[in-house]
Amino acid sequence: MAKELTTRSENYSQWYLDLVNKADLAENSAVRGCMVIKPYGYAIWEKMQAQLDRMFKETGHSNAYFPLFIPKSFFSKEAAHVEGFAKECAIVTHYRLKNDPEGKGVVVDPEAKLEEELIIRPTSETIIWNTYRNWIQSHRDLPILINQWANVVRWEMRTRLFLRTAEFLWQEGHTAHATKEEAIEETLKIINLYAEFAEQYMALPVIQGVKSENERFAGAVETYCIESLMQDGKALQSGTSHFLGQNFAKAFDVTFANKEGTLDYVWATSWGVSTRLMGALVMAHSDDNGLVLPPRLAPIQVVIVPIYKKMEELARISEKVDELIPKLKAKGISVKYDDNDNKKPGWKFAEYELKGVPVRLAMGPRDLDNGTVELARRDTLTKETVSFEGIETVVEKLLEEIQESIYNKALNFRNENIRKADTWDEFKQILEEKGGFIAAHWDGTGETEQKIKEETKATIRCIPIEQEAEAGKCIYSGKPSSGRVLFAIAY
RNA sequence: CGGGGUGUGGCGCAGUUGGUAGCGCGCGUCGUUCGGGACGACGAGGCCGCUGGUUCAAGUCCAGUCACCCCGACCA
Repeated sequence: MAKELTTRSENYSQWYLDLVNKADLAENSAVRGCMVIKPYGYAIWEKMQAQLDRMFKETGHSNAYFPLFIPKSFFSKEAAHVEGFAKECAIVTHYRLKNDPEGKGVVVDPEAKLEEELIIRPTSETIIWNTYRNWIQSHRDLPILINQWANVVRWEMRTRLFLRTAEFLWQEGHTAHATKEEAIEETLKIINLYAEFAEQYMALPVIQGVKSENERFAGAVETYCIESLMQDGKALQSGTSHFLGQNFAKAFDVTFANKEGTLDYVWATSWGVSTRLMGALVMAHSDDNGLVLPPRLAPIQVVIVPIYKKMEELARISEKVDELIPKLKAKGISVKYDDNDNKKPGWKFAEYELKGVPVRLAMGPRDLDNGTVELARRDTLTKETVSFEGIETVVEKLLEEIQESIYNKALNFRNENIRKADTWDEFKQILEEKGGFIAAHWDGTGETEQKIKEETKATIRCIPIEQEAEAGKCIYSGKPSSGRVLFAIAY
């Protein structure tokens, strides 16, 4: 057992870190807080990207690219925005190095100080709205529906691979609209798109909701989000879509002539998901044997392992496998035939389980004689011997079944972990003993939310969009409330 | 920024009262193996994070310094 994982029950957090490392997803780099995303991890991210990109384009968005650097002055234009990001910005002050006059290495050349410092983007609203000013004169220039795939930097005090890193990869959509209604519609369209992606592709059930004022994006009028639940009962914000009102248009003086011929400020949205989704994917489905990947995002969906003693046996197996591979590929299934002679089958079985490959086929002399193949599924760790003839159809169906099955498993877990609390004691007890989401009444004030956070570490994850109005009393203050909100301890 | 911890072959670690570095994994070659992480033989690989001090002698003692990791507060 070369690669032993910490178990989830032993130490969930260590299990996560072990898994990210040992499944070759990512590792810490020479730069504090920044990760190296390794080829296998990046392959998963690329599958996410490809699908999201397709979905953005289907909904009318185009990709573009804006600079990594933002002039410092741009940040002071939107008060709430600067307030939110100022304390975690990396700043470029110089543009040149020189040989150290003292002799060793290089030093920053003091002569090369920038007139105005550049901020490495923590998010791009400012530079984009500064650009939009030049692009928009008339309602005929609207809407602008742009997305960019980029890296951003937020100098976090404490980082964790994928979940929170100083630099991360993401996409950020920035749209401009002529009317408030249209911008709100866009915000909702995207949060729905994110939910669909999470559920259909990541097999991750999410709750759509609205953020409380405390949790709202810096500069937004309203923040919509998708919230998911990890196996340890903590919540993870998995994507956000912001209705920015006219805040950025006003800050950057972006106006347009409307149909009536009068000048008005442009309405804005912005939205994003990041490599944090990788963390969500790992934590939502995986087990003590390693990753469990949903087939739709698995870089390798099927691995074929030959079992043989002599090279001539391998040749006979390879011959059969060579018949099968084109049939699987024709169905759009990604397949790897691991005929590496340096590793034994047992080693390969363990390795591909660790890497979360959804389906494994093993074929040995016994199978050659019987016209069979061993079929194993990663999510349930079960295996059976089935007929080789027509296996491609069986695999195709099985992949769909696995996709659905891990979604349902996660959904059941999530649903079992949404609990109602009607008193403060009950609230604290659930939080301490069970975790998960707690649906409770709240008086709607930031003060109450803050106090609850101070006393329990739980925050309002969202005010769910789909829920029935229900009169009640705030669990903390006892003041009247018109509906429940979801609390949880979050990542 | 608080609290804890760690820096020794690629990775994980050991190293006693100071005496000039060892184990496991991995790696290379050869042979036997191969249906759940194989075994044997031989072999390669280390300024012991960095700086200074004590000493005949420092991985080990002292002082300083740097870095990273984990836990918290802050945050996608």
